[in-house]
Amino acid sequence: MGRRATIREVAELAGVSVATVSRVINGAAVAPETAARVGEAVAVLGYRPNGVGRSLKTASSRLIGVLIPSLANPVFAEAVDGIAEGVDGSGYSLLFGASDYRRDRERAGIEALLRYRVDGLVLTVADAAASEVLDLIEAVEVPYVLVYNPAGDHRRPTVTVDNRAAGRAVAERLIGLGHRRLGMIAGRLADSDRARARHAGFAAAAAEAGLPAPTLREVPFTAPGLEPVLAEIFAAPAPPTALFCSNDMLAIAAVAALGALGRAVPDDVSVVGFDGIAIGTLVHPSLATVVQPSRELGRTAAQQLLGRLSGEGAAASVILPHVLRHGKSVGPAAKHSPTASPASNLPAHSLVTRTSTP
Amino acid sequence: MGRRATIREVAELAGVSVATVSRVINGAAVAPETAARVGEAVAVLGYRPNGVGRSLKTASSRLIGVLIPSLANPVFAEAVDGIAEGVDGSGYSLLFGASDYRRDRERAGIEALLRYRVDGLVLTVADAAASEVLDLIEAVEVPYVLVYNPAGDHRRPTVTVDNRAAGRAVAERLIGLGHRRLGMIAGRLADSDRARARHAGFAAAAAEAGLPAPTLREVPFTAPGLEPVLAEIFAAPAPPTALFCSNDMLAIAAVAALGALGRAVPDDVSVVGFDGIAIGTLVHPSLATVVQPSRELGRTAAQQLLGRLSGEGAAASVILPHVLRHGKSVGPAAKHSPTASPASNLPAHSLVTRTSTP
DNA sequence: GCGCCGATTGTAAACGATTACAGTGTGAAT
DNA sequence: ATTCACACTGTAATCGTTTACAATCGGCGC
Repeated sequence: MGRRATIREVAELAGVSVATVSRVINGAAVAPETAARVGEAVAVLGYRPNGVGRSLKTASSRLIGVLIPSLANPVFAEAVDGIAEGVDGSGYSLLFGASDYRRDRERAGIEALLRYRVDGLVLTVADAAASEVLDLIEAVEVPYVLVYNPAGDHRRPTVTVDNRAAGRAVAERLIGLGHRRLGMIAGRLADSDRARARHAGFAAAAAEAGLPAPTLREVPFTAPGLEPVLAEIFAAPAPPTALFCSNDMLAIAAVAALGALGRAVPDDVSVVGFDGIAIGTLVHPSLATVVQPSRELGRTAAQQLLGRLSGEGAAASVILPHVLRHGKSVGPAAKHSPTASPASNLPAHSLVTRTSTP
Repeated sequence: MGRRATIREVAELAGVSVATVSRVINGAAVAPETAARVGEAVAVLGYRPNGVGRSLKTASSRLIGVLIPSLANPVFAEAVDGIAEGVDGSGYSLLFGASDYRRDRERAGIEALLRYRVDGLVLTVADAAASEVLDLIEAVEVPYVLVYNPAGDHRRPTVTVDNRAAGRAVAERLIGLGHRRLGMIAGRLADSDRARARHAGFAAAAAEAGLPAPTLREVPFTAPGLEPVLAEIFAAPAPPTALFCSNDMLAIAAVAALGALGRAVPDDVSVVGFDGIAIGTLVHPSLATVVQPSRELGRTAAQQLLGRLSGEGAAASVILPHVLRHGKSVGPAAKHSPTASPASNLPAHSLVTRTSTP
């Protein structure tokens, strides 16, 4: 890395003191003629103020840390794009980290961000209500705003949609179409408070309609083979006729796996996703899902944080509207609900399928 | 932001000098007993070394700048994920910027990254052979590695696939299927050297086969309405029977737009994309495309850069293998090449509604 | 007993900026 | 002429580290 000009060299060349150069750079009052001389020196030397020196003195890094599970899921990529958009023009830059859905990496990522003395953080954590990293962040008093994590009794500022209401809406819609046996698959609930909220709403609506608790299966986030899981679900005596997936990636994989298993979507099974990623409208059949405004979620979170950083009180939680997107992956419950196969046919392991406990 | 303990306070509490604390932190030789006392003080105070102070003194930020067009295209999101993976455990963090495919924002993004004195850069630029920002980066002598940008006569280190050969392979395949009139749509060629390379290979193969030069249409990167563009292409006297799109997002949009125009894919028109984003296998018809190993591209670029930063000579260019993915979006050229508008024969919706084929 | 060595620790000067505070010079008011 | 306000600029301390260099100490060989 080549030596860069320092403020001292600029000062020397312009024949002024470093203080004056600093003032010119930062737009403080200086005589126009002096400013011109300094400007010239800056241009000649290709001087670029050293942000590190500045940060050290001002105790402000002008850095915002971003920590999300993974960029491989478009819903997060879009949010980060939105954060970048929201931060644009503010003079802040984004320091990025991914947790890969793992709590230990979440912790490590935060440690790294804190080392750089980020001025604030935008992040999605496994569980906002019981989060070691959030406790840490609060202990060091770095302002932060959550994205996607549901707003709960924890009084933590978050920008999200109403996950619970959305889960409820999904169930109500399916029930309205005549479905009576509902199922849900989700990433590990222990590591996703949003999936829990979606499930809670979903199950609550089912209960209110007098239906049995929806079958619930948890799968790893980076699901390799969904087929065995689905095979198991549908080998059960009274399999669901509609499946709610805690995110679109899962839903799309589920539709594919169901196809491979010989189940038609939506004729045999309806499938609903969550997130509203762009691809959902392009897959076949098009995916019914809950659309959250991801880019806007990110942008809003960034703006909230920026507001907080410029001293406008605490950042507030914001609930943005979600919308149910109709898609060809849901249909009415089959008139002839596929009767359960004789119990003797069932492989024993099908019994491990768990049901939810609200 | 709460006051954090400094090395001085730790030193005081442990009853040693700051030099000793620094040595403990950085693993230099100190008496075990002293180290223990310091460690305790660190724990008690919750001390976390200030990276800004460290960077200033050591003239190394341990930051790697990443600049890509947009996270909205999964191909870049995946690459960034790969970069994060490649950097993991190295002690470096990622400073992120997006150019939105615009040269001015490219420039602004780089300026911001340089301000933080990044130790190195991984980036995708509009045109590696004639790039103002690369000239700038070279002027300030910050090590960098390009991703996706084709390796050309410019001697700039880049990690990519052989775009030209891939373009050629696409043409050869289409020609092998009997296609004689080829077309291509691409983002603005002036702002994408990779699209140019793909086109060059594509056109070269067509020429060698004695075919007329493929129709070429450029569209904005964030294409809102492809329909008018495609309508125009297919209103021409002898429209192409196969369309090569410079990336998958475009290809997927093209398939949708063609459907809306009453052209069946692949029966009326074959469509091939580029990138191999995951969604391609899920859309209907599944997308034929050139698959590039995006995550690996990113990871490799990061590793190259890291190698360069730890002083192992200059980073080299790396060409990773691409593969042609078969997909249902290409088929043999229609025996009866459709000359007149077939739209009158078929209701448009019959072409877009398909049942799944497991 | 002396000098020297190695191990350990301390002192203080950077790194590149910002910013109180002090200094200078000008013109206007008296 | 003297004073004062004001506009402008300079001096120097400071932010939190790292690290060259110096200092201290106990022990060891002679």
